Amino acid sequence: MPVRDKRQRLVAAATELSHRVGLSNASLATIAEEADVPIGNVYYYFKSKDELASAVVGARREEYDALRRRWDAESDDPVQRLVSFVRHARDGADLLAARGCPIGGLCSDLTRTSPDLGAEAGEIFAATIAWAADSYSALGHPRPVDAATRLVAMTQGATVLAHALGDAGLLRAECERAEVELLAPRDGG
Amino acid sequence: MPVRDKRQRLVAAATELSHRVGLSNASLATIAEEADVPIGNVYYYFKSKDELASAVVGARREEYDALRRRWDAESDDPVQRLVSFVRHARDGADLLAARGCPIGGLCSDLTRTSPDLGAEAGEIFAATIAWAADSYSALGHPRPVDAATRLVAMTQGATVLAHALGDAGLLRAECERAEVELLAPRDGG
DNA sequence: GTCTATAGACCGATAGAC
DNA sequence: GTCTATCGGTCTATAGAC
Repeated sequence: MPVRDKRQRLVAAATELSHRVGLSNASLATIAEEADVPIGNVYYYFKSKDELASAVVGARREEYDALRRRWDAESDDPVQRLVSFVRHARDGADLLAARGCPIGGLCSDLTRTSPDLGAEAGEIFAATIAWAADSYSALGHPRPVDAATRLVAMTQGATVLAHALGDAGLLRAECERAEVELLAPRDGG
Repeated sequence: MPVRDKRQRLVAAATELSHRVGLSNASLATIAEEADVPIGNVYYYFKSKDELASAVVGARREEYDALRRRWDAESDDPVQRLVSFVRHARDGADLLAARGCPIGGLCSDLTRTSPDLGAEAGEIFAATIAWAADSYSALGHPRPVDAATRLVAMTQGATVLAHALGDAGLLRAECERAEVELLAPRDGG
């Protein structure tokens, strides 16, 4: 299906550019060029830039859904699943420090131009928190949602600082500390 | 000095708009209108938009420098100073949830268009971490910079999530938890 | 110092030939 | 389905009247 292929390439290019320069800074011309699709042809696949943005959010959501399914498949142990989440941020620290979090960036970018799309992107965080809360719940944590929120907030905050300071080591250090804490928890952690 | 006044109004308007819609989404026309300064007059005070952006970074830096000086003046107790920092985020939770962190937004926005300005904005975070580290150091914390980084990362991460999920309560809850932890620390906290 | 007019480039989006 | 040509609008920045 050549149609699907071009559409897919456009979404992939827009997704990549949304991370590198932000969606509002990425023109349709640049996206089309990066996707190797004729410039004016974009409007055959998407009737507006917002519709392309919505496809980008969908692609990111599916990407992170797949990641969580993989972590679930790799281990039944709730602690190991949470460790997989933290290690993913650790392993991507260089890119995250260079460009920031792709989801966080998408949320703040889209919220400014289209509240609906911003909320749509926010659901990726909501799904991640809900997933982590399941693991904390299985561990018998008294407030699983709070603990999950804290874990996701930690990776987000460290990513923001690593990005702002251009210091991937900061993010790696925080992830490693979180991993240690997950493996040897104290009360209330 | 009417000159200083207009220049100051332009910087104030640009600073406010950088928080509300992002600096790259704020046109010079909009900024001038918000500052009640004739549109084309902007270039008398700033020779480029980047120079105006640099003034915005300077204004934010001075704003947060003044905040820390106030917290230092209000108490000699290191714990109380750190609590002041956390309470400031808690008190501004509604605005932070609606628009995100002004510094974090400035950093990610400017880094994308001008790495130099992005690094300049990043120094605001660096100064905040250094300030918090002084308090942790006074408390005899074994790794004051790590602890300070963690505290700032916590507020940033909670702000990102509160903004993405449109949930100011999330940020307030995290700040209150952090305050409790500051007032009744455990080992390694 | 102040302001208008506008250049020159780029944007999202559309019309219509093929 | 595919692609070109282009419209109307907005952007940063400049030239120059007052």
